[in-house]
Amino acid sequence: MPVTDRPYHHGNLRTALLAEAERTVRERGVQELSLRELARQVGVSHGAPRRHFPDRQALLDALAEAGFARLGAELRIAIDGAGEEFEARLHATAAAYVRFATRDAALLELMFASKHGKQSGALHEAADRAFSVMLELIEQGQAEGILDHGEPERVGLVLFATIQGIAALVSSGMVDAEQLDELVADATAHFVRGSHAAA
Amino acid sequence: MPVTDRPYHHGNLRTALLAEAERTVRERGVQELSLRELARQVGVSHGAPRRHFPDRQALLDALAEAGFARLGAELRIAIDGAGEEFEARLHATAAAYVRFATRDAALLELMFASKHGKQSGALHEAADRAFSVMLELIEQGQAEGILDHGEPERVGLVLFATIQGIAALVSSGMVDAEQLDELVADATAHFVRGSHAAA
DNA sequence: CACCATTGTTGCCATAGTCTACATTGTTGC
DNA sequence: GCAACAATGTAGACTATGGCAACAATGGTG
Repeated sequence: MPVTDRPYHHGNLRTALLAEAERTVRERGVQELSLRELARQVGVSHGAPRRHFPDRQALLDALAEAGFARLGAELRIAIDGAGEEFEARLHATAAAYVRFATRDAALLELMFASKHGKQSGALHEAADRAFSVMLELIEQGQAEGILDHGEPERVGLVLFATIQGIAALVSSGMVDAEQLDELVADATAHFVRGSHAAA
Repeated sequence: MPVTDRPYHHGNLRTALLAEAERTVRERGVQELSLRELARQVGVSHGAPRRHFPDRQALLDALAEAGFARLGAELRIAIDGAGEEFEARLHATAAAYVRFATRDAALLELMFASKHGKQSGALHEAADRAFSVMLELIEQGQAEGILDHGEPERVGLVLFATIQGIAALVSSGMVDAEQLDELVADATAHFVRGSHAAA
């Protein structure tokens, strides 16, 4: 037998594939992601990934799900490290989101792709968990009387849309990275002003 | 010679390819767009498109450029048909943008893709022309004292980000089409409130 | 220890994108 | 007119990919 240091069974191929795939997506985009090249990089044959991901889309779905988990974790860290004050928390959360979006633009695009047909159950749950951070934030703002009352989901959508839009503008190159912080500050301030219990 | 009703030269292959490509993108997404299938649908050999688009990305760039032109035209029509009042114009423009975004989600994604390396000159010009509608809108709002003064670009970015974010939310399926109108109305109202010359 | 599910491997096929050589048509200068 | 040349289309080759099926190795379980 050839002197392969690798055993027949990889041990945790699925995890290795996801890690390598995430790296490739970040560095070269989704289009460049190839199942076969992935297999080569990890050191298995081209058919091996099929045991863990029936087809390419299944891998992309798994990547998106993992992306939501990481996004949620980063948002949680940001909000927890921003003290108790609402506006500081709001700004920290928005900044963390945009940071994720610029660092992993291709991954975010994947997460928002509408291609997730079928068993998107797990994916939706992951997304909901990630966005629960924002919902709690909205509820805090309402409790403190800084934000208008109403369904948190409805208020949150406008906020979320704005942040997501900023991320899109930056990662598409329509806005320079230098204007980023300024834009985030503008948008959050704008949001608070527009939400302040009017009337 | 075989009885081909088509002459050797197509006449306007480039236009035909773009039209068919746009249809395919709308109906089946960017991933499904194949140069060879496109050639078959139009009735030319698989090598013919190469004369007009050096590679696949060139076709996508051209699609994006055409998309900006059409988006600009639709925004212009919307704003011109909304009377003179600022808020009506604002709402009409936002609605038109979101309508475009939902009808041609894949095309919009293409337009915002960061892949447009190199000669993106023509593309950027097309984008600027499309967004000039929004800039004029901002300027009107400022002239009428409804919006805060300041660089129109800066104010406009927040508005544009919000609208773009709404479009992303809807076309990703995170927001139902039914909530769409409500969300657009919320967002535009929110924007005006937040921009109203504070202090 | 025999049986079976899991996980990898290898080979095959259809299709895609890209490149090169060649064919046809349109145009332009003489 | 027409000869040279540019523009446009065709045909074939090459490589790579995704997906499938048959087979091999491993690990767990009765």
